[in-house]
Amino acid sequence: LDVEPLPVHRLLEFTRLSDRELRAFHQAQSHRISVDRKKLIRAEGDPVEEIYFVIDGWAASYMDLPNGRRQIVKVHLPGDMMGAPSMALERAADSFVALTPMQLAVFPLEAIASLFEDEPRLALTLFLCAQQERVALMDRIASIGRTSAIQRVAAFFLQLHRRLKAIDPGMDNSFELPLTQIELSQVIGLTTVHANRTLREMDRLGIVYRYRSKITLVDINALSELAGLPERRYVRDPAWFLGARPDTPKPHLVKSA
Amino acid sequence: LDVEPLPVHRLLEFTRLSDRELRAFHQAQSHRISVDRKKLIRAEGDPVEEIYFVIDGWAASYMDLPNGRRQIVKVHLPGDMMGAPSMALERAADSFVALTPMQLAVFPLEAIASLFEDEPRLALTLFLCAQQERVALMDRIASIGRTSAIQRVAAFFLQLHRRLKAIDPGMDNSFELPLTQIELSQVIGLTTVHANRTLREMDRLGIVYRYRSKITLVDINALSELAGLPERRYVRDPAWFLGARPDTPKPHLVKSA
DNA sequence: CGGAAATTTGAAATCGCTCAATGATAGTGG
DNA sequence: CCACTATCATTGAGCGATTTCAAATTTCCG
Repeated sequence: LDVEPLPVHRLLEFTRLSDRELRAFHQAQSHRISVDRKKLIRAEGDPVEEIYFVIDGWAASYMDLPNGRRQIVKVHLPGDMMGAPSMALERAADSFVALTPMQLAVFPLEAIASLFEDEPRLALTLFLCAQQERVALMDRIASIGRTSAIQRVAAFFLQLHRRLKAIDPGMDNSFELPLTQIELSQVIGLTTVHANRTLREMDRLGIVYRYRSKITLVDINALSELAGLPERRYVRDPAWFLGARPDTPKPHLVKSA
Repeated sequence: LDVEPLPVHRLLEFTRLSDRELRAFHQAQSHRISVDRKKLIRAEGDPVEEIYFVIDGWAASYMDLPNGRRQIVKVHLPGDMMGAPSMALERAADSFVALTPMQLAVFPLEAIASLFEDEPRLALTLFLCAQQERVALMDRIASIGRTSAIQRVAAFFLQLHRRLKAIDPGMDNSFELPLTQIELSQVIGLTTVHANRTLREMDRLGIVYRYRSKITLVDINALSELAGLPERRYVRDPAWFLGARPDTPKPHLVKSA
């Protein structure tokens, strides 16, 4: 049915999951969908029946305000769970648009709920992922609320770079950014015009280089200095995490032990 | 040991929990602490070993930036879980300060993890609470990123009012706000001076009335109009939620059925 | 190639910030 | 209970960052 496994690196960040747990996660997906660039995946206000796992491609989650302005709340990359916040809501809080062609796995809410009954360690992992996302949102609030335009851009680029490196550790200091400056400005809470001026300023200072949609972080140190981001070390097998259950080891593994 | 029950109204927002589930939650707390006003409960960078449940009083969660500015990330009220985002971290992302004298229940992380093993419906409820908080953070990002000073203040007051009313439905349109204007400005991402001017402007417009630390929302309609907040209806017993287990009904309840 | 969308630039207006000072309030110790 | 002091609220004036409006350019996409 689904040959291609899901990119679950984020689920394995906190602890190792057993084959059974990973299988349970895979079996929770109901189907997969491909989405064209610029296509709306879900709109604000839609009833919430499922969440999405990003297999491939980028998406933006955004909210439109009554004053006509738009805030992009998160940029989703492969390995991200998308849409979970609205699980608590009758109607979705945010819309999703594909920034590139995408491949998504769809998880019905019942399936997620079942995981809480059957796979407590997986449930706890999902819980920690949600907390991790809260930290990211808190950092963004601090960035938008208390830093200048250039600092926000620096922070955004650095964090993207960090996340992309978590996906592909072999990555260098440049990456394709499938966001227009309009969208970038909606991420960092500035006008398009000012986002543009800020980017040009960064060009001029020689800390980023842009060509087409490719961003090169020329001077990562200067960028880090500017952004002033705290480092966030995630827990790894903390003492309090639920222990792996010894159950049903595979015969051939027992033999080789 | 603990006579006084915890104000769990937020846990019961999504579904009814059984006596057993509630008891399990109560038993997960290790002890209680009282905190004086202005006292630091936990500092950014501290190792994370426990989370807190607010029984009584207000607290602020904030992050200090390298540029010396401070962002208040959340104002905690009775019934809120405090500190959960940092569960995913080696070291706490935010600090907590008591805005009033407080009463807290302390939950060791092991105890929370155990709940995931023993009480899946409770675990799912905690998961939904985390998602609910994510929505709140997303709304704040939109507010700070895309609205004017006066709109931010209006949104902040309205949401506080909403939350206080959830605690005490009999409340009228006024409440004690134990925040200085300095702190208010740190919530909404403005300077103290500008926060003050904005408040005075709202006075002048006759939409809020202030006396000492008491805030009266004189014209809630005008305020709502200004803030332009989306309404957020939380799910209630959605079809996908884990069903209550029929187990161990109390004898006397069976009799009366 | 043509049209639409995105980027870039300029000029002027505004909102919010900084600096600085004054007045008001509340908490503290006597 | 009062005086004292630190903190908080308020105000003014000037500045600066960001916005707004408008108009080129350039790039992207069909």
